[in-house]
Amino acid sequence: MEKRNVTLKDVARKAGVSTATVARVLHDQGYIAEETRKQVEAAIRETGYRINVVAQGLRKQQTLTIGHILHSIMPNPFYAGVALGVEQEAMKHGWSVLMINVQGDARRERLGVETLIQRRVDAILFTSAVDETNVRLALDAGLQVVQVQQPTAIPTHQVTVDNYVGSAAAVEHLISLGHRRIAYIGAGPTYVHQDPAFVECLKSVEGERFSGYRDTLQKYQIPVDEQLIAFGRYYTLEHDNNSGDGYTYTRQFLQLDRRPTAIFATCDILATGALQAIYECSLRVPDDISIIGFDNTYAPYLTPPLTTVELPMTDIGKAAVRIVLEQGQQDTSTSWVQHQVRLSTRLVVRSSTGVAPSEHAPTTQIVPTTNMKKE
Amino acid sequence: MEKRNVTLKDVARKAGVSTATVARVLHDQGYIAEETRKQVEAAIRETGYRINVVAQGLRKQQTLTIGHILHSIMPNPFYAGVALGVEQEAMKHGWSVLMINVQGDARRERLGVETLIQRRVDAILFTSAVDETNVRLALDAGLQVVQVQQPTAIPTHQVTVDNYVGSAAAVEHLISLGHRRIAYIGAGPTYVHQDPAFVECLKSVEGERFSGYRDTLQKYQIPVDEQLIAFGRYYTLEHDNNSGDGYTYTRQFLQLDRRPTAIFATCDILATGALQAIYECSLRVPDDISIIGFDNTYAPYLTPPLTTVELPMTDIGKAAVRIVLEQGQQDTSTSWVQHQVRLSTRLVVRSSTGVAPSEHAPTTQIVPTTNMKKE
DNA sequence: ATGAAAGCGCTAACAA
DNA sequence: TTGTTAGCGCTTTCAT
Repeated sequence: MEKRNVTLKDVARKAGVSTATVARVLHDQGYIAEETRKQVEAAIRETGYRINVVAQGLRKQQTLTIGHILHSIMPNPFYAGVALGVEQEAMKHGWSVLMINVQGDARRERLGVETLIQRRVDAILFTSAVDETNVRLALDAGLQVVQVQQPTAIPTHQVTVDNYVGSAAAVEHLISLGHRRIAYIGAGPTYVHQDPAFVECLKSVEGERFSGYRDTLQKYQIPVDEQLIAFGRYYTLEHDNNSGDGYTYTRQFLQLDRRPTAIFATCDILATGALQAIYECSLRVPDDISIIGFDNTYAPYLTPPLTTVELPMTDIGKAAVRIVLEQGQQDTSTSWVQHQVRLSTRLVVRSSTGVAPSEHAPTTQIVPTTNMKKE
Repeated sequence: MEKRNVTLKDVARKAGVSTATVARVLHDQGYIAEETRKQVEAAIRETGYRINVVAQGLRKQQTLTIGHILHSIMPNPFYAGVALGVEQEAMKHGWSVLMINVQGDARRERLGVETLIQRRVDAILFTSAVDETNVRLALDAGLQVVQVQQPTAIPTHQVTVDNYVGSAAAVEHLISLGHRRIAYIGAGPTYVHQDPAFVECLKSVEGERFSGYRDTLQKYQIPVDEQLIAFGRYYTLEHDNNSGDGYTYTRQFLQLDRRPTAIFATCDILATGALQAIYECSLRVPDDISIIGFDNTYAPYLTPPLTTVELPMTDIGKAAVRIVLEQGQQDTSTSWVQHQVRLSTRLVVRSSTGVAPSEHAPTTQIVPTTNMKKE
């Protein structure tokens, strides 16, 4: 059962040529007599030779491997989407990826970077880096770095999304349906530094989303009501129930004297909680209240199917990989430019948004009959 | 900017010792004078030396890398969960993983195996392999193989879940609530060979789930009604809307003369469609009809929160990795045994299941008012 | 058009 | 207790 792997040398011996010649055939480069090529190809086939990428990597000082550091592919499918894009694009070009889920923990992230350096990856992708020190670490090791979605202050290549425009589009959509009391549930910078699980809710992304909301209201002369704004967490990693703050805040909103006619949640996960709270109160979506989400992760699977702002998750991942590959082909003269890819969002209208209920309908206060959150 | 990586030799020179000595310090093995150790450690620190795992792999003929071939981490979070478990357990022990999403395509799967072989991974995990030929391929290359969740006929190590028991528990739960007309929506073997996207719905897993349903009904002398049984697909990969068959079949069920009082969907994704269909008909869950799912992926995020049969996704992944690691430490004498890890499910009761509506309540036929599936 | 050989960075057997 | 050295399998320069 001990089948030592076939090496170039074995093939060379079988074909009666040198290893150099076999290599030439293998990579189809340099001059090879048609005759010899045939021989070598036969030998390769017969021996079942498979190139040894490890040896190749050592020799060429290039592993054709990308490290991908991200929050976690579970439970937020956004990261899974990006990771999928990264893997598919890499695979397509003969590269591989080592993915590391850091769960918002800076220490794990650091360990991840160290691991990747030791494994001599050619580049590291950070999707929402936790600690900029770690980005620096990668950079100092001489690696290519691309920051995705939520870049730190450290300048590197970046792939981001226009959250501001997406957010504005969401709010405009609601306004166009006649809504004026539009509540906002986001993830707040306040919480960011207290709990590692919040990393993804950092300034830039959530900041843009909130600005888009605020500015759009103002653009239409709608007052920004603090009572209708809440910042919480998307989810926690402790238990796998729906532990985010969408549910709690929505219940609060529903008990307001004049409750909102629409809720904008900056993440589909938050919206899931909102839908649950509303259902408990026996209100209908969108008849009594409209909901709009962000990301288009859970959205298509919710009841009712959720209107949301779609992020091109896999494209984000693919774009990041493409930057890495382009740099590889670059002569060093242009290697100083920082690529800044910015992708746009898309409003996906489904069934959770509808025209605002008429202004004069009495808004009776809702008292939930049951608390459905078990377990 | 061209910082050639520091090597053992550099460290050795700086510390005034041989590379062998540095290696000894590095791995803390063999005899080292306390004095020398200090020197070497200082040199390592000063030079910022980082071990080169690529060279190590070549020399030791062991890469400490696991290849993981799976359907796709999107959109079914089950795979993301398994992949997460795999990565976390591997990382914990200093191993890395190369993950490959094959999207149900046997050709991609084959390419994946070839890639992994060329990269000289020490083991390959198949989570629901598409084509058993590919499993054979890995085996023939002398690699360790673990089949996860949905093993092919090829004997290898396996990590599976007791789907039968889980399914039976789900049905018993419904029966205990007074349900007797319990519909079933599963993924059928009929479809498996027609479309690569169905791979995950192969015989063993879905077979067990269906048997659990059938047997449990019979155990309670409840007739198995073919009108209440449907086989479809979880989802397709073409568009990212909720494209599975849960919605369609549920609408059919709801238009039956005597509609079911409960629906058992063998996958949370199917259940999402069911909930959407029911909402459209303005029925309440669980008051008018109960729903139970499988997997506990989307379940906590649905409205109402879904009762489901939980699969220990990350544990599945971790168990698979542990098998690989154990084999590594094994002397070859016992290396012939095939590990067969079987994990159990857990019924998670949430708010989508309740007592059956009274037998004599009139079941008027439902005519949906709107079709909410846009886009 | 082909071959010889050095060396990528590390480990481990053997020598000292 | 430490050093020397032969590879692991490949690429690539330089000869021929």
